[in-house]
Amino acid sequence: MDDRPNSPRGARERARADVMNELLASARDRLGTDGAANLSLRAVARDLGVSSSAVYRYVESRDALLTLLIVEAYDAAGLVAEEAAAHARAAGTSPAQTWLAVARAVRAWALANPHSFELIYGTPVPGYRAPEDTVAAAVRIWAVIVSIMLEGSDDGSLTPAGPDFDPDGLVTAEVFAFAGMGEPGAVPIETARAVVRSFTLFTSLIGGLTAELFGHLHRVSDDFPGVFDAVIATAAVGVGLHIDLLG
Amino acid sequence: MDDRPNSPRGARERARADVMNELLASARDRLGTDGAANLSLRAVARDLGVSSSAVYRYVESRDALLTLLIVEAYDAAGLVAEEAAAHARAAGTSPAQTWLAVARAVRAWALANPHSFELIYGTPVPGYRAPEDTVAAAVRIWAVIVSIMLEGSDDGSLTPAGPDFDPDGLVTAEVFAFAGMGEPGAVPIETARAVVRSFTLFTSLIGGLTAELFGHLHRVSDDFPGVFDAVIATAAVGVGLHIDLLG
DNA sequence: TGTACATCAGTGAACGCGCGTTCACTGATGTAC
DNA sequence: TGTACATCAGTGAACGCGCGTTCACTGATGTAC
Repeated sequence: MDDRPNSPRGARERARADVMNELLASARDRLGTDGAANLSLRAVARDLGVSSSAVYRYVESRDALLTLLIVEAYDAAGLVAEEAAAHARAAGTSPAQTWLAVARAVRAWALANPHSFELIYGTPVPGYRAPEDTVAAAVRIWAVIVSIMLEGSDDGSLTPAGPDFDPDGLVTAEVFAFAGMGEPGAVPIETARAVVRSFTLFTSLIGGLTAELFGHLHRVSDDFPGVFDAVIATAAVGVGLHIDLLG
Repeated sequence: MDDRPNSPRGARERARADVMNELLASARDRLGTDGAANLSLRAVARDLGVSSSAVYRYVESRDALLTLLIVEAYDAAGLVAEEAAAHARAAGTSPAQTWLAVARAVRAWALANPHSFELIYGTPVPGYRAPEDTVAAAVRIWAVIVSIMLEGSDDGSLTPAGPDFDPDGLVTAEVFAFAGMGEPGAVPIETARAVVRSFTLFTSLIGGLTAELFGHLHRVSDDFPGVFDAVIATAAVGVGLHIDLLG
């Protein structure tokens, strides 16, 4: 980036970065009040106390701003998951308890940033097509989940009780490559099943948070943390992770 | 409604109902192209070939139209679930296979009506607050799920392998009343657990469909029906329903 | 069966609003000599 | 250190657009006698 690594950044450069951060912060706030579909550059400009055209110095278009926010959100969720997993592993917990810790951490992030959660896991913004830039960030949380599954597979704590299914063709070769497992044909069938089962963890996490954040548990439960834990732990049984909720 | 039950409906009355249906159909189409957050009365009027003000003869406001569409969508999803359950029971299938049939039916409906699915299970429309009218329709799918759980509980086919959790306070009294089970205190603890476990079924269904429809399995799988079945069946193990995918 | 009146579907203009994006511009900050 | 020039952040007016909702109205359809 900078040819002169030891030189202090120019004041202009720093100011630019500051404004960019304020802009993203305003945009994040706007997401909250107006929703992603109604994110407006003019509203962001007003919040910054700046003319609407000034925003174009920082951002190419409304869609480009959306992309920035989406990448930011994926990265934040992914980071939270990675940190929770690292922390749990450092404490020597089982893969099952590590997964509970990850799920709880992502939930805490989603509750603190509901509109970032919506942006990435809610209804796609109509007319917006996510560019490739978002993939690397979106994939982080998958990596955490798969690593927990493979860890359980390795240490023998993963004891799925079924159902039996044929994993052939359910997962793309791209995923096996991403997980560093080589060609799909060369992967043991139980490992392939473990990868498919990881979808259930992802699904119960997204489904549980969607249900809570989008109001589907309204009138059904008042103890959201308790229900969340029960849902995550119950779904995890199916993949062979036995979470202890009472211990 | 009509004081003269045997009289033919007036032509005006029929015409009105026809236009109302066209209006709702246009609005449903618009959901698809513009998204719920951008649903526009003017666009619907244009599609109908009518002036924008004419729509107000049929619908009080934009939000009222949204409410109609939401109730319609909940009812459609609920009906599909009810019919699938009834059909499976008539054929004498186990609760586990009944649940698979219900989940598949709801998936088929969601794929055929993705924007109705988004409307009810995606990001809530910003600024819109659902009135009480939607509750009765929203509850139908829950009723189906709970009935399957209780059926499995009764016929002994429900064999949850854990995790243990304390169901106290996780479910509101309203739900027990709704399920015809009386006061929460009077419900056996295993029944209470079964109700909590039903959340996992709901969650895996919504999460699985969200993942598929909102593109989170893009690049991860090409065989969506296969992954869906695996996810539903794997999560169901956790509640004690053993779905046979290979039979 | 015919007529007078009430009902109601639909029109078109208007209100005040917000949007994304472009463009020629001003004036401050940085850079090269 | 001073000066001339280049860079760039930010302005404000303008473009063409779409929105929800109201209102006074026209004209067709239905109802009562």
